[in-house]
Amino acid sequence: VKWPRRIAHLDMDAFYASVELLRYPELRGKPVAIGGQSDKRPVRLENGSVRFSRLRNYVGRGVVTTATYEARVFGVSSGMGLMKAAQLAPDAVLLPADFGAYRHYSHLFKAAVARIAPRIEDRGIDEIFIDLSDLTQDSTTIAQYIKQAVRDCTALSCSIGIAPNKLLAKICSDLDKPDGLTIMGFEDMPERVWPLPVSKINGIGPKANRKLAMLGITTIGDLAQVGAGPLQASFGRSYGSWLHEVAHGIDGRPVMTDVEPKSISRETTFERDLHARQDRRILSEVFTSLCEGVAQDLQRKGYGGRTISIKLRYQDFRTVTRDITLSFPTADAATIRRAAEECLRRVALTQRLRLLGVRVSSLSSDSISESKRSRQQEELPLVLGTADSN
DNA sequence: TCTGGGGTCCTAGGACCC
DNA sequence: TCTGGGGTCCTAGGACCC
Repeated sequence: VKWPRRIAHLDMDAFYASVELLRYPELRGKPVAIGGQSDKRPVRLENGSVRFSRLRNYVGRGVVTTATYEARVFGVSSGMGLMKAAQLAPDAVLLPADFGAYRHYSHLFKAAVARIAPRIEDRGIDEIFIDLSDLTQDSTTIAQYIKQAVRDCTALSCSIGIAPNKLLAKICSDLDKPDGLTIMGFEDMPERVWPLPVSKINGIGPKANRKLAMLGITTIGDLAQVGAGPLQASFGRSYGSWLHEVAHGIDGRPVMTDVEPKSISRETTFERDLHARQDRRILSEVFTSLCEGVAQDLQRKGYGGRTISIKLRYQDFRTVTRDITLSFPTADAATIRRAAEECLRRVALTQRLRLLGVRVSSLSSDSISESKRSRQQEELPLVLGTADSN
């Protein structure tokens, strides 16, 4: 049997929280939120019991990364400030994120899927697209097979959507959660997709959502009734015609296996806003460790980058970026630090800082020899000197 | 009780080149 | 001697996603 394009979207259910429940089964059925500083793991005592911290005791700037379905009942959702979540569900257990553990389970579930359907596109730690077009079995069989394989090797559940393209597959996987399976064709659009709010479309965020609402467009069906012309008039040629297409379920993007990263970055939000002069020493140390972190990540992944950027967020949440492009790729912490410092000189440092970040982009696979790299390091002051005089 | 950290993609202007 | 058009690179900002 030759199937038309068949794409699956697989989404792990409340992934971080579910991984934590494997470690702390006594929390099953209780409201739990993941977020906050990652150095405060609860410890299991001699007698086997664990002292968990509660959301009500949290002080700081963290956000909820994931909440169990029991916590979501209280209105707790991901991206929400932990202080606000504490208002809604003060007795919920708060666990710090443990990305090492989540990455481990991420590898496990992706490997399990790959044994069944190898054409996988990574969409972060807990999601993938799978191209099923070359498989012979029917969609239900494949999906049940994949869900069982994921459960067998991780003891975790996932939700799967299968549709003729990525856009619809992604919408589908969200329709029946947790542990769901939804299979859909274009013919199901009017009944199943058009009643949904436009925000369910990947690519329509808060800004576009608000603007559409002002035009009286709230559901995907509303959007489908508007012509391409008016949408382009309101949203510009490109985004306008895209809106028109997605409302009709049109999406030709291929499933991309083997995607090279475009940038590697580190950033940190301070516990309190820092001042460039008064907190100079702390800032300088943080700045250096961000550069070292980025350099480490670049080296570990085998990349060098030519463009070094910094990101600053001020007390009032305004964000600015500055970047500089070198004539050669680097993965060296000191080189990155010098270039980043050069960028720092181009921003105002009167207001207190809330966040500092360092990014390296224009990446290339790093095949440069050690000797060549050190020679290039010596070139740097010259390159920066040229940039500075401009 | 404001708003993490890691990313991608798009737009837009100016420089510079042919 | 006032006036092209296309292409690429660099920089800055913003929307959006997980």
